[in-house]
This record gives sequence, C-alpha cells and structure tokens, in this order.
Amino acid sequence: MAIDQIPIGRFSLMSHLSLKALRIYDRKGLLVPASKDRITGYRSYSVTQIGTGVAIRSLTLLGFNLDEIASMLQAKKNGDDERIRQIIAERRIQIGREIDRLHTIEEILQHQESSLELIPMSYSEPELKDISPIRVMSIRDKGEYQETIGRLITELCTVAESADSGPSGFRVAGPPMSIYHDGEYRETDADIEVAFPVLGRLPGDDDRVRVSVLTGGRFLTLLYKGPYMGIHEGYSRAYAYAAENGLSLGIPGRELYLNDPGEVPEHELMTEIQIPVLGESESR
Amino acid sequence: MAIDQIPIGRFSLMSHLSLKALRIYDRKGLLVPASKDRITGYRSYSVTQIGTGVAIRSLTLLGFNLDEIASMLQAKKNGDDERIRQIIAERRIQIGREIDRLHTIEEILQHQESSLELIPMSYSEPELKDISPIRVMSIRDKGEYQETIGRLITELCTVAESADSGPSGFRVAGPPMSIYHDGEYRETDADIEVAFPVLGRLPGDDDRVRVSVLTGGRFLTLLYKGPYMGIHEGYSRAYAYAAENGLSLGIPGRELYLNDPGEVPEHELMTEIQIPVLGESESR
DNA sequence: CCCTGACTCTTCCCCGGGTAAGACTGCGGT
DNA sequence: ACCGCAGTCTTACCCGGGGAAGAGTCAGGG
Repeated sequence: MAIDQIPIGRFSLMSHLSLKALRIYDRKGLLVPASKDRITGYRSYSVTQIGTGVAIRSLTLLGFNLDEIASMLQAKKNGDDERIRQIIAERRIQIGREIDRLHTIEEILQHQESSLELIPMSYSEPELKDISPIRVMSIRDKGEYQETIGRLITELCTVAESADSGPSGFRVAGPPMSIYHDGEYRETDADIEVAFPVLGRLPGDDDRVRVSVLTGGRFLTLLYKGPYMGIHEGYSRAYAYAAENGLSLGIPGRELYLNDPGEVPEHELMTEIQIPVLGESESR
Repeated sequence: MAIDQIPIGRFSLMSHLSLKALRIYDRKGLLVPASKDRITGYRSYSVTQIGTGVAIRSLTLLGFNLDEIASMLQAKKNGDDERIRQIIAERRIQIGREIDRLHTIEEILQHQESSLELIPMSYSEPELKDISPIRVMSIRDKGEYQETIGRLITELCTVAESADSGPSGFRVAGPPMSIYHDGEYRETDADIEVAFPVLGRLPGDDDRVRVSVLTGGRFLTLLYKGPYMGIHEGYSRAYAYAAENGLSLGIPGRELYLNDPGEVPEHELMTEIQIPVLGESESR
C-alpha cells in the first residue's frame, strides 16, 4: 500500500515545514526522505518521519541552528542526555544576551527624536598624552569583540583573585584595559588582548596569562561616556581630530574601562580610548 | 595634500566598519568612497565621510537593515524628520515582538530536561466530526503566519464592534478562527483567512470584509493546548492518525481559537484544529 | 488518447556580512 | 633596481531559508 509514500507537499502540511526547508534538510542529511524516485527525483516520506520532522520544526522555532539540531537528534538516538542539556544551556545563555541587547536598543530608541545621532553619549576633546610604559598581566585571544572582552576579563579576575592573597606584593594597580591588534576593524575573530596593570610578582603559572610591559610613548586619548555600543563615535572623533591636526595614528589601539558595567548603567559607562601617534606632519 | 585620501583599512579603524561591510556599502550605494582609482580599483575615503560611516555603524548596531538605513540617511538629508520617526517606531514594535518571542522560548527551555519534545503541550485524541456550514464574516490576506492572524483579528474586531451597536441583530456567535488555503505549509506569504462566526446582517460596507458561509462536512478535529509555537505537534498527530486509519485529508484546514492570548498565559492556549476529510479508504 | 492543472524538480539570486583564495599594488629597505 | 611584506582587489562559498523561473511529471476528465 502506498499509504506510506508521502509526497513533499503533503509532508509539508503535516510537519509545518516549508518545501524549501525540507529540501535543505534533505541535502544536509538532517531529514532524508525514506525513498526517492531515481528517475524523477520525487521525494517520498514515511509516516515514521513525521516525528523527526516535528522535532526539527520545534527546535528551529526555539532558535537552534541546523548543526545543533543534528547534534541533538544524534545525541537523542544515542541516549546522550547530557549533550542535549549542554546544547540547551548554551542556547539559554545566548538568549539571555540577546534579550539584554534588545533591551539596550529599546532604551536607546525610546529616548531619541528623529536625530541620526541616536546613541546618547558624550566625549571629551581629544588630547595628546605621553604615557609611560605599564607593567601588566594579560591574556590574548581571538573572538567576537564584546564576548571576548567579557570572557578574558572574567578569566583574568579569577587569576588575579587567587594571586592577591599571596605574600608576593602582588596587586592590581589600575582599571582593566583591552588592546586591539588588528590593522582593520573586525567584529568577529578579532585579535584582542585584555590586560590589568599590576605591581609585584605574579605567583602561580597560568600559561595563558602573560606578564609584560606595554610600550609607552605619545598617544592620542579621548574619554568616551555612553553605552559601549557607541564606542565607534569616540574613535571617529579621535581619528577626525588626528586628520585635522596632521597626526598619523598607528596600532595597537587601547581602551581603559574606568567603571564597572556591573555597577553603573550602560549610559554612564566611561571608556578612555588611547591610540598611538606615529608622527606629526608639519603640513597644515 | 593626500590627507583626505583615506584607504579602506584606515577608514575601517576610524568607523569600526569591517572591510567587507565597507565594500558592500559601496556596491549598494550606501557609502561610496569619495574617489576610486580607475586602474587599481583602490578605494579612497574622505574625512567628511567618517560621519556617514559612523551613522551607518550606529544604525546597523540598532538592528536596522540596509534599506531602512538608506531611507533614513536620505530622509535626514531632506529634513524629513517624520519619516525617520516612523522607521524608528516600526523598529521599536519589531523589537517588542522579538523580546516577547525570546521570553517565550526562554520559558520553554527553562522547563525541560533533555527531552526533544521541548514544547510543553497536550492534545486530545483526534476525532471525526460532521460540522455544519457556518455563516462568518472574514478577511483574507497574505503574509507571515502569526503576524497576519493577529492583524486580521484586530481588523475584524474593529469592524465587529462598530457593527455591534446597530439594530440589525448583528452578533458575533463564536470564537475567532483562521483558514489556511495553501496546499503546502508556508511561513511567509501564507494565504490566510480569518473569520468570526456571525448572526444577523452586517451593516456598513467594508470592502475587505466579506460575509460567506463556510463549507460544512466531515472533518478530522483535534484539540491542542499549549503555546501557539507548538501547534505543528497537533497537526502531525492529526495527520498521523489519518494515515493510520486510512483517511485522506484535504484543504483548507482551519483553527479555532478557544481562548484569548491576552487573558490566559501561552501554555494555557487552546486551539481546535479542523482538517477536511476527503475520503476513507477501506484498506487497512 | 491527449490535455490541463496541480505538483515537483533544479538552479539562481536575495539578505548582511564572515572567511578564504589568488592576484595585484604600494611602500620601505637594501 | 629589486625584494618582500602589508594592504587591497575580486571572486566565490557559507548561514537558513524566501522567491522566482523554467522544466518535467502525475493524475483526472473529456
């Protein structure tokens, strides 16, 4: 009986998956039709596949990507509940971050009136400073801007706290800072170093944490106040100032986080931007 | 002086826009470099373009798409503040919906334990019913599933309320329902009709609202209880039942919304699914 | 028997970029 | 004058589908 030969359109109605989605799941091996006509290429699904289709539909609605869904289906088949819990936990963290981000955006949009300078912030006049070399403990890694900074700061804090109780005179001596090594701006896979100025000897030996001395010299600095989302405004002001005054700027740029995102609201965050000055041209 | 000839990498650092993004904005005409070397194709930006770059960066971070950003930049140039306010208002509505959706998902994920049947719901046994023709007022439109249903219900309510006070005996006589005319499942551009059962004559003449009689006959019905996101579970159960019992199902399928999403929490929502039965095969 | 309409097939372009590959260019140092 | 590296160019594939186009197929009715 051909009762088990469900064509794609019917299966689409059954599972609430679009034709396009079903063809993609076929190609990716997520949900391969029970049989396929060699000559016409027509797909035929079986009744037992409805369950799989429904599971996939639920999971996509919950925002898992196809790789995660494939892993979960596989784990389910193997009875590996732990793996499933893990993927779900990751998704929950991601959702939490997403909600926070949307709330920040909502707050910003709520306050504005048809101006394109939407993000409420302010910055000081750019200023040239001679900055001395600073001794720091740091971790360098690659990843997404915001997420990587947060992660590395947390990691450094852990190390710093465990070291703080030692008799070695170790002490954190300044606000956290980050250093951007890329020669261009990148949102993902950015080459970022997070550093804490320190005094004394660092006990323990975490091979990710490195103690070094940051190069001093002449920097163009600017104090930015506002949500971190708007930090690019500060950079553009600094670079515009440099262009006006014939300064040529280099890398790596640095940011000092002067207050704690956990303590003050987003729009009160203060960040000092420091960009190394390569030279001053006379022209102008 | 070549001070105004900013190469793409430098401009990327200034505006916090990635190289790829800058090239895309060039191609789409959003931010075209001030000049371009005919021979090498090298892009050169001017200092005055930093402001535009920063505006685009802010707007993308706030989640506007490139078309919206182009409109806003254009409107800004023309001093059309009203247009900007309008686009922002739309974005705020979109953000609100997005936040709601994420909260629903978060709530669902919170409750589960490594099962793939993530969405908490229940459904009655499928049942065959002979349903009489029903006189309804309805609007038919195309669009995204959830959004279209919500919109059409709102629209019908407005018409119904203004008619309710008339002396024509007009009365809404049942829960709202929707009718899916597509022969396959579609998430967007779905062909949806929303209907209210009515008694009496409908005064006024809204050319979008139509009074008609829904075909009666034999239907396979199933009562689904749970968040609307999981409604596909109900459909799959109904179709699976049909396959087991040799029923062949047709279109259009219908849904009756037995309680109000504004009054009860998502997981208490009750929906009756009705799918027309074309025939019963003896085989089995 | 064929016709027609409904269904299905594949391929290609779109979103908003990220990533990689391969080629070319500009500049600084010898 | 040449080398090498850093910067830039284009092309093309990836996500997770939506939409359209053009061609092939199936089944029912005359």
